[in-house]
Amino acid sequence: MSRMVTIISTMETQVSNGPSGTSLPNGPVISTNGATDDSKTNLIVNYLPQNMTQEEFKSLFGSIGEIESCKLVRDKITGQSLGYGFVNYVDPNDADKAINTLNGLKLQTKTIKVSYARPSSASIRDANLYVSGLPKTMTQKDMEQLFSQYGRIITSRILVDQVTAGISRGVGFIRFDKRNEAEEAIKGLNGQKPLGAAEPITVKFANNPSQKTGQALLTQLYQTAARRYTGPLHHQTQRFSLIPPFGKGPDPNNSTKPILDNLLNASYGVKSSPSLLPRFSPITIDSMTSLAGVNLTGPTGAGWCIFVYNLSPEADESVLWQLFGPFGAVTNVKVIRDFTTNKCKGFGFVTMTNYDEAAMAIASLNGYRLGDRVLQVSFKTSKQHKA
DNA sequence: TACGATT
Repeated sequence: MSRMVTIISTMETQVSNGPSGTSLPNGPVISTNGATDDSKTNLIVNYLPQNMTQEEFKSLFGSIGEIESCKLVRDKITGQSLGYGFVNYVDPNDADKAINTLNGLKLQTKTIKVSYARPSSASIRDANLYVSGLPKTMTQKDMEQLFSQYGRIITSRILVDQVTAGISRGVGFIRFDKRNEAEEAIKGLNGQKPLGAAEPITVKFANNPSQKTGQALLTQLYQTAARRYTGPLHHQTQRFSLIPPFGKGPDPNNSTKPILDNLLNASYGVKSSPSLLPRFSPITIDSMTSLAGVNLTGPTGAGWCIFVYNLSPEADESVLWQLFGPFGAVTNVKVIRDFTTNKCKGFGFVTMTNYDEAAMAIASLNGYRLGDRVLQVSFKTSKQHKA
């Protein structure tokens, strides 16, 4: 029912860690009691797009290496994604690779976070605090400094005004590693004035976000629908920041307020890198159809297959996720490689669920310069290209 | 230079 309850149930499905372990070369750590130690293979992924499915989630992380198990965490009642999930790889090296290549990946309006999952434990439940009345001048670092005396901070965030983009709302979140640390912080800081502050702050446990009112659910549905139209336009300004090195920016604790966060992220998209907008032109759907050449284009299986040409020999799947993910639901990416050299043969394919998002991705990415190459992007045709 | 499928 509540978000935290779902976390608990999810984490209980993860194999618990044994008291001691033996590291096998290139394999799982087996403890003396037979349990596996997932600490080097099990990842938590935060800030996933609301509409990402379990299948897309698995496809994205499966492109890195063999997955032992993965789970997109959903609300028990509504089935809606809670915006995070777990991936447990077979090989610790793949877990490391996933962090290095997928952390900071921009998918639609979100920047995903990929990190090692903490071991499952009841003591890490309900450790998220809501803080209000903060001085507007207080930064995230300031806030962390204030709270860090009570324990290890996992995430922190100060909410900012959407319009003025950057002005603190005096409200923030602090997630501690342990619930008892959060309790101590409440005792120590609730009703207290930070040094130099005029007003006392309020510190309490954060609400569980899935305890939504009917109205809130309707609002969320509306947001989801609206994003299908406005989202890709916002993405235009973001796509130039997609190219490696992948973003390792601040880590907004946006899991607690998905609706607000969508708005916040959308506004970020609009304001970012306005000078890097150059070559998008609003090609219409009709002209896109002719761009595809013939009527061989169509939803093949589940989605629209896109042909991407002029990839470098070093291109890999993560590049395609980087490029196309911001435009909408991507279900599959594939880099075609030479069987013997394992180098990319210069092209690949991307499958996207929705036509309008696929069309927008093509319109935006065809002609896009990736390194020293200019990509050619179109709907896949069923026959070999002729002249 | 151009449309896979080594799961």
